[in-house]
This record gives sequence, structure tokens and C-alpha cells, in this order.
Amino acid sequence: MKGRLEVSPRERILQNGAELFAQKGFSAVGVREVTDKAGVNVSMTSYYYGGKSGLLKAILTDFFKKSGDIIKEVSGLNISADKKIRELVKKLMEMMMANQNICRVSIFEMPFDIPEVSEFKEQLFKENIKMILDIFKEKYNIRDESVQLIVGPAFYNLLFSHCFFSNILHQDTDSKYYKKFADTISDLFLNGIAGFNNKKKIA
Amino acid sequence: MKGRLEVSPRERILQNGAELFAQKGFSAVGVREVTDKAGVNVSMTSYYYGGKSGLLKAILTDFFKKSGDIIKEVSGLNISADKKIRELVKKLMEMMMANQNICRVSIFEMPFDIPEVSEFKEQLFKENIKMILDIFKEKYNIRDESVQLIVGPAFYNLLFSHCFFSNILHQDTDSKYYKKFADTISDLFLNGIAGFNNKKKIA
Amino acid sequence: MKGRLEVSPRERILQNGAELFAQKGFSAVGVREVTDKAGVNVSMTSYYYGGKSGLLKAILTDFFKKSGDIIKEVSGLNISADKKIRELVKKLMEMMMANQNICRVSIFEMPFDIPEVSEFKEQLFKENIKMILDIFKEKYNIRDESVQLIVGPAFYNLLFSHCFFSNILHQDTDSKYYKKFADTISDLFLNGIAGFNNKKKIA
Amino acid sequence: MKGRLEVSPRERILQNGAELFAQKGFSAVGVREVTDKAGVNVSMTSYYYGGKSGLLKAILTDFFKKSGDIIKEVSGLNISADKKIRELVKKLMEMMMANQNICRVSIFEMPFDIPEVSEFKEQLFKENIKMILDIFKEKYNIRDESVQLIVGPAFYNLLFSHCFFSNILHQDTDSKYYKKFADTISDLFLNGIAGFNNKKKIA
DNA sequence: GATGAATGAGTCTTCATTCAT
DNA sequence: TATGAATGAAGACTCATTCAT
Repeated sequence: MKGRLEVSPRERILQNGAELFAQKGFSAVGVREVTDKAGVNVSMTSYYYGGKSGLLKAILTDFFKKSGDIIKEVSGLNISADKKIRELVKKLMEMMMANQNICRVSIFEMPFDIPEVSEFKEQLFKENIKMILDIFKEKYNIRDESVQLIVGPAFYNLLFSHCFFSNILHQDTDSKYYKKFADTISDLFLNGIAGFNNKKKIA
Repeated sequence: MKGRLEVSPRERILQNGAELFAQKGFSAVGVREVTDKAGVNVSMTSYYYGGKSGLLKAILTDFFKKSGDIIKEVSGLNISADKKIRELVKKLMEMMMANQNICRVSIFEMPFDIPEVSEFKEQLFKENIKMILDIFKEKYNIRDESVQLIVGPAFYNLLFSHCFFSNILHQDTDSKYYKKFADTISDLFLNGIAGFNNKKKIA
Repeated sequence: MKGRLEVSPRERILQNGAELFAQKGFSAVGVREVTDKAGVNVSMTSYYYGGKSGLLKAILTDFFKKSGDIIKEVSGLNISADKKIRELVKKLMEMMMANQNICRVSIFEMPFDIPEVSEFKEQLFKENIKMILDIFKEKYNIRDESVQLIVGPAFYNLLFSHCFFSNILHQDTDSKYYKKFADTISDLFLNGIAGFNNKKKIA
Repeated sequence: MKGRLEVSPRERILQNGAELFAQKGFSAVGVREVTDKAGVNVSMTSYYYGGKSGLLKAILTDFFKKSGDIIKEVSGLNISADKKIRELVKKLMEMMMANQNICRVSIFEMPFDIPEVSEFKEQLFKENIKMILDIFKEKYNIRDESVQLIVGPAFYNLLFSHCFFSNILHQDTDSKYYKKFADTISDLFLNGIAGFNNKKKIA
């Protein structure tokens, strides 16, 4: 009899896969490495996810579902756009803190050699970006489309810059750090974007 | 007969390698693919660069040399810190525009499965970040170290967010776009960082 | 509720197995493919037939039983040897028409990698050939054993040449075709074998 | 320095592949088994033939080239059609004796699970059959197309019935056997086909 | 300097089968 | 009787690298 805390093989593969992919990069990790770590048979990756790329798709799906839900939730709040952005940053940072591996993999893996997965990610990503831009537009007057194409991604990138550099800089990422990070990014972005409406340019 | 414009086999490998790595990711590209494209023999990669990872190291070296030179140059200018930042963004963008493949590869490839290259990149990257932070400190009062660890990378990330998303969003990246991008990022960042010194918070 | 026309799972596996084996070859078909097509659980192949090779043995048994019965029946008829041969060809063709998949599989699969099945088929096959040769010997004087070893198989092969080529030539195989085929083969063979007793050689 | 009798790795793979495929069937043989027997590295199969199916295609090409050359040569002879047929049988049997493995593989392997190879064989096969039928038509009056579709293949099948049964019957196949076989088949076929022109039917 | 045949380790995936339910 | 999750072995193939020429 399996105990209550027992995690299913399917889930173990996803979690361990995300962890290894986050550490070493998708294509540098073998399925055998993942399943060994998960304590299941090699063939279970194909059995459950239809293969290594299917596992990556499952990870991406998980991430974009989680972040999409947050964006939608924040969108629906009855608060100012600025507050929404702060709230969005905070909630996304919390989610990232709780799902570091899945997030890092979803953000950084660009499997251009697997078109199917590549297009899949592209689609999910664009949906996310669009929803975020909709929040910005509630208050800020971002007419120029080319700016939109810069500001939206820039925001997204700021958010995840932590992921980007924690890999390289090996910073400690406790909950206090995440909070500080969220605040700083919100300040930086809100002040930055506010400046667009000012006449006088800095420098 | 080799003309004046003839590029050496060694250089052809690097350029074609950077192009393919940028398109498909380092580990998704085989040396054979690179050398075929470059029109040289397979074994020349090992011959010139000591192997595939050696080629990546050479690309990284090239990029960090180029960006380091720009940072140093701008650092030495006798202008305000704000203007230095604008100049830095402008110059780096120009460099990226001229060396898209090498830049993208250098920024996005995280070869954690090859510790030697991974550490190599980490070292070069940290040197760059440090030099940039020194410019910020000239004027802005960024006391809190954890903020430093956020703002520096955030700036770096903003700069390269273009790379990140051009892969996914397939934007046109002509020289006009680059200029607009540089301006927007400079505005965003300078306004954002200026806000840190303001008492009143937005939102 | 199972109706009268319902076919048992066991039989469904055999029929669908024969069909797929006939189309794609024994080793190119997986048990999962067979059971999916049959609408039963994967493990039923092992359950009913003791495994994939057991299923093949069952198909072979079915075929050699059917053809053996025909040969015995024709042998016992009180007609001339020539007529027996015509009748044999006709009856076998009818049986093949009604059991195309089982016949094709039984004739063409040579599972040398599964000695048990290979020997099983060899034994059944030799019994068939022997019974056919006995019919020939009733009238024709085929003394030379090496000729026996040629003529018997040649007859058998002529009979099944239709199977052999229908795979490649994609002929229509309606009942009219089968009748024409049976007649032609009978003519060819009876004329051919009759010639053995003639002195003068053709050509 | 390699001796004069040394066979190239490429050729060793083909010969040993043909031998193993002939014995155990194409899909029952692993590439590793072939290359081990050939004394070369596993990857050479892909290197030279582009994979296991490429090796099969090479074997087929070899066979159909050899048999096609013979058919063309005999076609061009200035002798009666009957003599051409006898000569054809004799020459093909000689070729088969000298290339037993390649012939058996080419005749019996029907790789329907590899459409590319399947179609490749189909095309080569049809070309062969067509050339043979042209010889028949020189003298014999085979008007009915459906008979053509039977007689041509039947001849082909008679020829190769030896292959078919030597697998099962384990006959000795020395040069004396081959000669006897060629004679018997020629007699059988020429008498059989001659009978088509006779009014009276046997039986 | 440059070639390309050859290597061997490693990859993902598929398969028939089993066992607890 | 029937299920389907799980197994372990084996499959073909790719890759970076080397070495004799």
C-alpha cells in the first residue's frame, strides 16, 4: 500500500525533469538521467509524455497555465493599473519562488531544434504577453506599436531577469530576496514607464 | 586563387558556428553541420578550436571582448553618468546589430553541461556587470547591495531583452528598430532608476 | 449486451493480427497495435496465446489445418489424378480467397529468429507437401527424387504466386480473378508436367 | 598496407548483412549483429548506407542490377524465344548460385513497414517482370492481359521457388542441383506454356 | 595545412511481457 | 476474465573526435 505522501511516477518524472533541465539545460540532460533520479523506468517518459519533448511540453504547459491564471486573476481586480502591476509582480514572484525549476526551464529553453515544441511555446508566450500589455494599456498611453513591442517584453524580461542571473551569479534566493526583488522591479518599471509621459528627458 | 576578401577557414567556422548556434541552440547543432556550412573539413573544428566547446568559448571571448571594450570606452568619457548610460546603450545596441549571432549565442547559451565553458562565461560576465555597475555608482546612490545585484543585471537584461524576444516574436530588426529600442530602454531605465531617489512611491 | 454475431476477444485478436501481419509483416507489427485494433487489452495476447509468437503459431495452425483438410479431401476423391490436381487448385484458391490474411501470413512469414515457430511451420509445411506429392505420384512417373523436390514445391509456389505478387502488383483479387488464376495455373502445371513424359524437348 | 584480397568495410557490411538477412529475415537482424560479423563499427552502417534500410536498398539494387543485366543480355541474343527462356533460366540460376544471400533477401523481403524501400523494390521488380514478359511475347500469343499478369509472375516465382523452399527444406544447393533445377523448371514452364496453344485440355 | 574514413560512447525510443488489482 | 501501469531489454541512430595519409 502506498502512503498518502507518495507522488505518482508521472509527477516525479516532471519534477525531476524540470530540476535537471533547469540545472543543465534541456538538451544536456538524458531521459535516463531524469528517470533514474525519479526512481522509475526509462520508458515511462515515453509512456506518460510521449517522449522527451513531450515532457518539456508538459513543463511549459504547467508554467504558462500558472502564470496565465495569475495574470487573469490580477486583471480582474478592481484596483488601479499601477497597483495591478505591483500585484502582478508580487504574485508572479511568489509563483516563481514556489516553482523555480519549472519557471526557469519554461523561460529559458528555446527548443528551436524541435519545431513542434518551439511553436507551442511561442503561442503560449504570446498569449501571456498580450494579457500583460492589456493591463498596461488600462492606464498608460502607449500609442506607438513599436514601443509596445519593446515595453511588454521588457517588463517580462525584468521579471525573469532574476532567473537569468541566478544561474550565473548563484545568488541566494530566499523569500526575503524575492520580496526585495519584486519591490525593486516594480519601482524600476513603474517609475520608468511613468517617465514616458513626462516632457523632459533625463540626460 | 584566394582574393583579398577571402575569409580564413578558422574565421568561417566561427561565423557559421555562431549563426547556427544562434538559430538552433548550441547543443542542437553538430560540428559537421557547422563545417559543411563553412565549406571546410569536419575535423577542422578540433584542429582550430580544440573541439566544439572550444568554438563556443571563442565566440564568448569575442563577444565579451567587444562589449567590454565598449564599456571601458564609455566609462572613460568625460560626460555625465546619465549620458554615459545613454551612450552605453546606444553603442552596445550598435555592436549587437553588427554581431547578432555572436551576441545571441553569448547571451543565451548556458552550457552547464560543460563546466569549463560555464565557468569561463561566468567570469567574463561578472567582469562586464561590475564595470557597468561602476558607471551607475558614479551618480546614483545605490547603497543596498541586494539592489545592486538586481539593478545591474536588470539593466543588462533590458538591453538584451531584444535578443530574447526577437527569437520568439520574429520582429524586424532593422537599424531604425535598434535606434528606437535603444532610446526606449534608456528612457525606461533612467526614469526608473531616477525614481529610486524619490520619496513618494508610485501606486 | 453481446449479440449473437459478437466475435470473441480471442478470435478478434487472431483475425486482426492476421490482417496486420499480412499487411506489414509479422515483426513490423506490435502486439499493442493488434490489440488496439481488436479492441481488447494489450495483455490479452499473452493471456490467450502466450505471447506474440503464440499468436503466429495459432495463425499457422489454422492455415495448415485448412489446407491439409482440403488436400486430404481431394486425395480421397474417386477421380483421375489430373482432375484431382485441378480440384485441388480450385479448392485451395477458394480457401485462400476466403482467408487471405491467414494464408498470406502463413506462406510468407519465416520467423527464423523464433526457432520454435520456425520448426513448427517447417513440420506442418512438409506434411502438406508430402500429401500433394502423393497425388502427383498416382499417375505421373516422377522417379528422380531431386525432381520431386523441385516439382512439389514448384506446384505449391505456383499456387501461392498470387499472394506473392498481389502484394507488389496490387491486382484486384475478386472471385473472377481467382477463378481465372486457378484455371491458368492448372493448365500451366498440367501441361508442364505432362511434358516430362514426352521424349522431345521444347527448344 | 592492406593486402589485395582485403575487402572494404563497405562491402563487408553488405555481404554480411545479406547473409544475416537471408538467414533470419531483415527485421530480425540488428545492425550491431551485422557490423560485428563484418568486423566494423556499428555506426558504419549509417555512414555508408544511411541506416539499416539503406543497406537493404543497396542489396536490392545489387540484385535487380544483376538480374536486369542478364535479362537484357538474353533478350538481345539472336535465338528462338524458347531458347531464350532456357538461357534465361540457366543464367539466372547461375547468378543466384553465386549470390544466394543477396538474391534470397531481394526476393523475399517485403518491407511494407518502410514505404520508401517498399516502393523502391516495387519499381525495380516491375521493370524486371516487364522485360521478361517481352521475351514471352516474342513467340507466344498471350493475348489476355489477366493471363499475362499470371504467367509472368508465375515464371518468376518458379524460378525463385528454390529460394523459397531451401529456407524450409534445407536442401543441398550445389552446382549440380542448380543445373537440374534450371532444366526442370525450363521443361515445366515451356511445356506448360506451350499447352496454352493446344485445343484439348488435360483432365 | 587539410582530408575523410573510422571509432565508440551515448542518445531516445519501442517492444513484448508481467503483475497487482 | 480483464485491466493498465510498469518493467527491462534491445533497437537504430547521431555525434564529437581521432588518426593515418
